[in-house]
Amino acid sequence: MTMGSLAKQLSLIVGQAFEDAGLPVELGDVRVSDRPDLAQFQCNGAMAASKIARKNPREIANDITQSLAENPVFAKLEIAGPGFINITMTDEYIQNYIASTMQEERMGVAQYAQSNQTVIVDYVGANIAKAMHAGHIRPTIIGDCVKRIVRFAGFNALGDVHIGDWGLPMGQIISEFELRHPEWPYFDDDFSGDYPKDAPFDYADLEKIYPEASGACKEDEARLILAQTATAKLQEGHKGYTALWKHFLKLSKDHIKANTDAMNVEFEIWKGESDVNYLIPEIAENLKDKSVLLESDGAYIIDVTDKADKKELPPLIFYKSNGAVTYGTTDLATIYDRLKTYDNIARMIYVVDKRQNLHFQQVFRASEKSGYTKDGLDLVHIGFGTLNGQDGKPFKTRSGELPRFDQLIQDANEKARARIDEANLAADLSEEDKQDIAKKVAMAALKFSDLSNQPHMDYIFDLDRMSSFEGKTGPYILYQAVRIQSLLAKAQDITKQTTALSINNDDRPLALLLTQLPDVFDLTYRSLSPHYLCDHAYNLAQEFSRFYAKCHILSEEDDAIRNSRLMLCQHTYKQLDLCLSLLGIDIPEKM
RNA sequence: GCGCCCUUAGCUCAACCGGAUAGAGCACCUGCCUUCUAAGCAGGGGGUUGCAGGUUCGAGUCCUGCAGGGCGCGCCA
Repeated sequence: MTMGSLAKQLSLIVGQAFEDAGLPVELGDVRVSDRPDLAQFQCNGAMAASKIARKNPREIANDITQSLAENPVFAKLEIAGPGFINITMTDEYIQNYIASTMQEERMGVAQYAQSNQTVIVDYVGANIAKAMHAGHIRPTIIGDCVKRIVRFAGFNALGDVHIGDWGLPMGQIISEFELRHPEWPYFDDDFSGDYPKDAPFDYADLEKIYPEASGACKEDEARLILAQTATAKLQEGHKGYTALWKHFLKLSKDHIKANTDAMNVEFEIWKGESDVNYLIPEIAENLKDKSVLLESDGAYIIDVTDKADKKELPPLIFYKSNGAVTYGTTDLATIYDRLKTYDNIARMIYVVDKRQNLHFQQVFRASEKSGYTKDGLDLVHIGFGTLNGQDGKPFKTRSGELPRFDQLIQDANEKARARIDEANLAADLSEEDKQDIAKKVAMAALKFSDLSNQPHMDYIFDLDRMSSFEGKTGPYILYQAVRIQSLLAKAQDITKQTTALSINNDDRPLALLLTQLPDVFDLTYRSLSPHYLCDHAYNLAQEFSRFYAKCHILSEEDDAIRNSRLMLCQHTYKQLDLCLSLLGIDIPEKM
């Protein structure tokens, strides 16, 4: 049984007072004060109540505070302005709250899942034969973080890399190889032996040939038809093409895995669009029977409009007129496949560029029409913002080359590595340890700078800012965490008395911050916006740093005070560690 | 043409169901390493929240209109 945040507990108490006064309970909602100089918490319900009760809000506030005044948990209750109820708690109450919640594994954070529900998070969206670039950073970071948040909320969260391995680009590459190497067995329809085990090309060849093939198709319609035909033949199961395509798949998966590994991002599911190909005919039959799938201009479509719509929604194209499928088809089939494969799926969350919003509306609508969502399946698209250049305009793949994903990570690592020498703090460590620290610091910088903005906002690509170490950054938070670790390690030799926490003016702000975690997580989970969590971690780090600068901890002579402060350090570390782990950030031992 | 998103300090961004004096970081200025890690701390300057109306006791937040920017709209993914 979790206790909820301190503000939630107060809401119960104050809500009761409102109810006793014949007013709605919700009006007793208590939140952290906007004016910490005046109070710790505030309740704004009296203003809203004045309409219902037809009474002066200050009068209502007065009634409420009078009935609350008997409760010894309140150190101070004041009415301000038009009717704000300002609340300050006794230190004892805060201490008790911290003592009881901080011992818990979840530190007061609620469980959100009911029995064993599964949530699939679909992110990264890398494609075959296209090197991962700067544009993949966001979905990788956000998707991984969302998965961790959903998992901590209590769900069985599974990440699906969902590779783009089945569309026209496949036909473009296949036809390009066929033009260049017609002698390869993949193109000999009479070939009956075993195709080569290893690809006659490597990943570098592949990522070079794709843009060339794609470019050729743009210029020459006949060339495009070749590619389209090859795509359709692959999707129909052409043996040689399939063997060739498997080489692309293998090389591309290795590439993607190397990149995501470098970011410490994992996937439970390594599927792609192609994995549902075998299901498409049965889905098509089924949907035709239900009159969901309709013939139109030689293609087969699903009409996804609804009478209540105010805008036009184009249909989802299931089969193109040449018989090939689209990514709408495979996305729909993937939902079908997942529902068959996993029990008790509550949600699928797609972390994909917001420009795909219309596409997901179509797919989600088509799922409804197909009856896939009737058991309460919740389909969500987290559309993250566009990557812009320093001029504020979108980075364009054609003209300006996007920086490569691996290059970016390497640059960030090198920058962090240089900083270690500069700071001269880890001089006694081995080169290997320094590399490890650099990697953690670099990841903290990249991830935190990305996650601390709202996902849907466009953002400007600026490596210097993304990998800076000072101020509101990941490394700053790591630094505070490392300082606490260092303190706690030294403290072990000193004493291990169990003393009660006793807070005072110097550490009260830190203690109060610790009580906010359940609400911060709640907000983060409900909005699936990690930036609230980032904010909290930063506030904790900053508040700790103030406390650290102001107070003696190990050097404090009074045992009771020293132990209390050490305990606060311990709680702070535990909470920072949780927040950072939810953000996908590891804490080094030194820095 | 239709639809979606954005506009907050010089720059990059926050602001939970509408709450009090709109907050951070960077950059700039001033202090602080003889207490435990200065990747730090304390302090300062910097705002008509794009514009105009409206709703409300109260609007950066909700509604309407306008301006500027971005994006998307049947067989690319």
